[in-house]
Parts: sequence; C-alpha cells; structure tokens
Amino acid sequence: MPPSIKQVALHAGVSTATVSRLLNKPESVSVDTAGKINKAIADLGFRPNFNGRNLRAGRSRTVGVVVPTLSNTVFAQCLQGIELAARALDYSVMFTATEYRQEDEAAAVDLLLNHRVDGVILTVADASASNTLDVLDSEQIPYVLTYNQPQQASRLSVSVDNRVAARDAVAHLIALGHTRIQMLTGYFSASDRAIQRYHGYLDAMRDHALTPMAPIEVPRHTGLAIDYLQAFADPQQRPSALFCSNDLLAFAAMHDLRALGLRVPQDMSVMGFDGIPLGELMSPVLASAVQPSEQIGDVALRTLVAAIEGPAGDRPASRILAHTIRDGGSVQFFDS
Amino acid sequence: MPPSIKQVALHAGVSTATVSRLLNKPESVSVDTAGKINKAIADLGFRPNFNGRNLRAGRSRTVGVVVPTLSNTVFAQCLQGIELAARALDYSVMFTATEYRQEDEAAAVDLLLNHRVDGVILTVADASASNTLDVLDSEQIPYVLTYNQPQQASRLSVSVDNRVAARDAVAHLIALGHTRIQMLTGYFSASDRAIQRYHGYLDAMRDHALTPMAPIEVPRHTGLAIDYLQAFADPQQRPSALFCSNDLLAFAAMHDLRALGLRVPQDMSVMGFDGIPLGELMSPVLASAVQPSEQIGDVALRTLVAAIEGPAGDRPASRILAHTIRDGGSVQFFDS
DNA sequence: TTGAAAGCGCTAACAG
DNA sequence: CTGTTAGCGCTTTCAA
Repeated sequence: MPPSIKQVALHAGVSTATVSRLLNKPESVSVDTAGKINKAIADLGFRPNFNGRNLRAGRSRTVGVVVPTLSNTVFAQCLQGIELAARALDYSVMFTATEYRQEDEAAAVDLLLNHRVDGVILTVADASASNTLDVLDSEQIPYVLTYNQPQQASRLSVSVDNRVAARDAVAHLIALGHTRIQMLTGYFSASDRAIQRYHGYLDAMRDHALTPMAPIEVPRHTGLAIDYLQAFADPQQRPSALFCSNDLLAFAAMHDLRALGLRVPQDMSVMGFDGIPLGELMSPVLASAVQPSEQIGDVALRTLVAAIEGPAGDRPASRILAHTIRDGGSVQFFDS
Repeated sequence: MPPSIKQVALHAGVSTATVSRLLNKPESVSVDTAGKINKAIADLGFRPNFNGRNLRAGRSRTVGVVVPTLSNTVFAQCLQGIELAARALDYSVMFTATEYRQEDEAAAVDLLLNHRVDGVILTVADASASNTLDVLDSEQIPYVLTYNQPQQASRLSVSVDNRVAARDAVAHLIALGHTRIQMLTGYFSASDRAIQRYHGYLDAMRDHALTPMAPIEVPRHTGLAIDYLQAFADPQQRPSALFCSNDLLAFAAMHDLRALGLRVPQDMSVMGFDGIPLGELMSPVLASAVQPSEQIGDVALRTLVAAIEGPAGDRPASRILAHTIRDGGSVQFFDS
C-alpha cells in the first residue's frame, strides 16, 4: 500500500489535519511547516488517495460516459471532446460502451452510479422512453444526452437539430435536380436520431411536393450485405440519390454500389450524415450533413459540470449546435 | 446522499455486516434474512458505494487507459477492445488522452494513480525512455503498453511487430516492381513505432539491394500542407511508391497527391499502416499493413488483469500479435 | 496556525 | 448464521 496522509504527518511531525490543509488550502499553513510537509511528501512519494477524499466529500469529480460504440468515429470524436474539456475542468472520465444494446445501457449506468460519478453523459437508443434515464432521474444524478433530442424538455441534451439537418441535406439533393430520393438507415429501433432524420427526409420531400420512398433499414456496418441493393439493378426502379443516416453507412453503400457495377455519383448520388473528417479526404468527397462531434462532447461536458456544480436553482439549458451541409463529389446534378 | 449499507441494515433490522455479507457472499446468509435485506435494498433503492469498498479493499477493479488521441481510429478501436474485455471481467475503465504531448502522459498517469486504478494500459511516445513509465515502475503499478514495443523486456506490451510488419509492407511494394520507394511519416519524436517502421522500411530496401530514400516527416493529419509534396511535381525526382507510417497519413497523402494532379495508383502507389476498417470500403482500397487494433485492446486488458490478479511470481508475458498485409487498389504494378 | 476527533461506506476478523 | 468492532484515507468541525 502506498503511503497515506498519516505516514506523511508522522514523518513531518505534524497532524494529519495539517497535511490535509496543505493539500487543500496551502495558504492556511505556516511556511516552515509547509516546507517540512512537502519534504515528507517528496521523501515518501505520497499521493492523495481519491477514494478516501471522495468518500469523505460525497463527490468524485468524475463523470461517466456511455456511448453506443467507438467503431463509429462520431462517438470517438465526441469522447475526445469530453475528455479534453474534462481535463480542463479537472474532472476525470469513466468510459463505457453499449454496442447498441439497451440492456447494456442500464448496466453501464448502474456501474457508473456505483462508482459515484457526479454525473453522466450518454447517447441512448431512445431518449424519450428509456428506463436508464428514468433511473438517472429518480436518483437525481445530473446527466446530459448527446446526439439524442429527447421530447421531455426536462432532459438536458446537446445535439444538432437532427430533423432540420436531414431536411437540409435532402433539400440539397433536391436542389441538384433529384426527385427519386431514398433513405438508407440503420435500425430505427437502435437510434431515435435515425427516426428524426427520417422525418427530416419526409419534410424535405413534402416541402417540394415529391413522393417519399420507403426507407431501407439495414444492420449497421453492413459491408457484404448487398442484398438490399439488388433492387437497384433495375434503372427504372432505383432512386437517383441515396440519403444515408450516417457516414459509415454511406461508405458501405458506395462500396456495395460499386460491387454492383454502379458508379457514384454518375449512376447514383450518395449523401451522408455526420460529416466525419475522413469523408473530406476521400475521392469523391462524401457530401454530408456535418455535426460538430468534438464540440458536442465539449459542450456536453461543460453543461454537465454546470449542472453538477451550479446552485440547484439555475439549471443549464439544452443546446442545439449548428450543422452545416458539406457538398462533395459523391453527389451530382441529376439530368434525366 | 444515497442510502448506505447502514440504512439498509436499520431498515431490515440486521447489522451492517450481514448486509455486506449478502452483497458479497450471499450463500452465507439465511434465506429469510436475505429476503428482508433484499426488500430493504429495493425499498431504499440502495446501491453499494464503490468508494467505500475500494478504500477498504485497497483495490478498485478499475484500470486506467492513456492513448495519444481518439482522432486516430486505431486508438478508438483499441479502447473499444479494452472496454469490452473490461466489462467481461467486471472491471471499469478510466480514460485519458494526451494529444501526443509527453507532459500530458505524466499528468494523466498521475491522475489515474490518485484514483488508485489497479493498473494502466497506455501508448506512449517513446516506451524505451519514458519518465511516465519510470513512475509506474517505481510505484509498482502493473501496466501494459499497446502499440509500443519497448526495449526493456521488463515492460509488458501488446503490439504487432512494427518493424517486420513495415518490412513486409515495403516488400509488397518491391514485389510489385517498385524500386523508388519513399516513406512518409509522422514526427519520429512523437512515436517510437514510426521509428521502428522506418527501420522495417530500411530492412526491406536493403534486403533487395535498393537505395533507401530520406523519410519525409510531417505533422500528423496534414491535410492542406501540400508543400512537402511539391517535390513530387518532377516525375524524375519522385518515388513511384509512398509508404506511410499510418493510414490517416496515407489518406491525407492521397488527397494531396490528387490536388497536385497525380493519380493513385497510376502515378504513384500508396501503402498505409494500421489497416483501419474504412480503408477497405474506399475506392481504391487502401493497401496497408493491418494490425488487429481491437484485439490489441482486448489482449492488453486481459494481460493487465492477469498481472494485477496473478500471484506476484508469474508475470504474464508480452505479446506480439500477427499482422497481415492487405493488398488494395492504392498500389499497382510498376512498369518503368 | 495547529491538533484531536469524528465519520464518510464498507468489509473482515473475531465472537458468539 | 449473525453482531460487534476496528479501520481503510481523508476532511472538517471544534478547541486550543
């Protein structure tokens, strides 16, 4: 066991209380005792045990983070933003992933609460109906959702406006002359964002008096599952543009289209959602509705800390961050 | 404050010790007291406070993770693997990033040690000369390096054989007929792996009696810094193939080459290192030396836990995981 | 400016 | 099978 405050006190010939004071309010200790204690600390290689401190304080200066997966760059970037901000504010981060399993959301939060994190940042499957969030609510643990836009105003969240961003993305395709636009999406049941984006798709189609097509739901990270695109073999049947619920799916789709002998964008335009950085390095550049993932993480953490430390009265507010539409070679003017 | 074991005991009419026993060794408690306690737990919404438990136990069942950045997919995948394995073994994960700053490595580890993590998984700039690792050594905290291959056998690590993998990658280019092969790399000072990979490059060139070219060191994630490629304008001067120290760099390079009007692979072959999943969805597919990042994380965590829990005598061993060479359209047969 | 003492939540002897 | 007790490391009154 590493040395405790007790050994330091003994070594320096003072009481544990004084050592503690030096650690927390150095100005309340006389200069020469401070010197003795600091020497003892150095001699012994003492480092404070946060478990003791946290137990005593009832707070841990630690936040929990729960994301669906790190395989999707957006969540990695978000976590990156969270961690950076946490370090700036002197908080630590406990991290968990759920692989999109709802039961794992609950288990993850459970574990985090056992660790007595001061708050939680999370992305859940369905923010408007989540027992996980209910638990957090009932336990009065501050939390901030990322990417999710819950219906309940009481649930803090940081995200872009998924519906509007999707509408803008599809409007971009429409402006290019596309009328047969179809949405390719991950399972709606795993992502309320996907549903909101689908509504945005519908909005755009209706706005321009176009007939929406049935969305194609596929397992995430499809890869080899070309089946769903077989219908595209018939030029009459297929859409002229594909709107994907996220960039990974867009890349997979382009891959599959190629395997089918279809060219992007000549035979089909492809638009993504997320705006992951790699999309801009590719050729063609992936057109996409860009959300500022790292900033989402940054703002989420700062919002959470405000909720944790702020007086009970003034709760911070949810934030909708601006999205942008990135044009790219993956979409093209449509001439029939 | 949430209810403690004490309130539960009171509510159930037993002692705190009995409650604790139910929590830790349920079979040592009679069925009906168990019933009473469980009811009390449910009534009160009790959840054990790990801070108390950890303080008492001197262990936390928590591991710390330190990676350079999550912007590079490999580290995100590695963390993914770590987290998954941790959950399987009932460990929690505290996460930190350093943005490739050495001083942040030390600060991060410091913080983790204050939290009394049972061990640390980390990727450092230079594993063979790192005060951060020295601290870990002197504090006797088990740790496992990922991606790094330290010279000291005493330092546990999980990685591919960077040098051999790089040699194989370059040999692949040579087998395609390339003789003028140049390496594009991130700063050597930020990554001992990059140095090892450069040695692998040299090995391959020497093996085939080719003249090595001077490596090009660039800031990571270059993007717009086309300067370094200006020399390539002259067909006589430029290499016929570029070997990049990581896939991100390879993508950036391909982007820049395109901006320069050079085609990949017709005008220049590009080979990466890492084998990130997206590389396989692209067109052309990015040829690369593939390392199993998620598995590296998985194995690292299991190795760490073995070191933590295993008897002091038998320390687990470092692991070199198999790499593979992924062929792809980004490289092409070279006919002069 | 400093020390004594209590207690945060939990577990592990040790008794019974 | 169960209760009593002590103590993990720390901070924070309360006194001096």
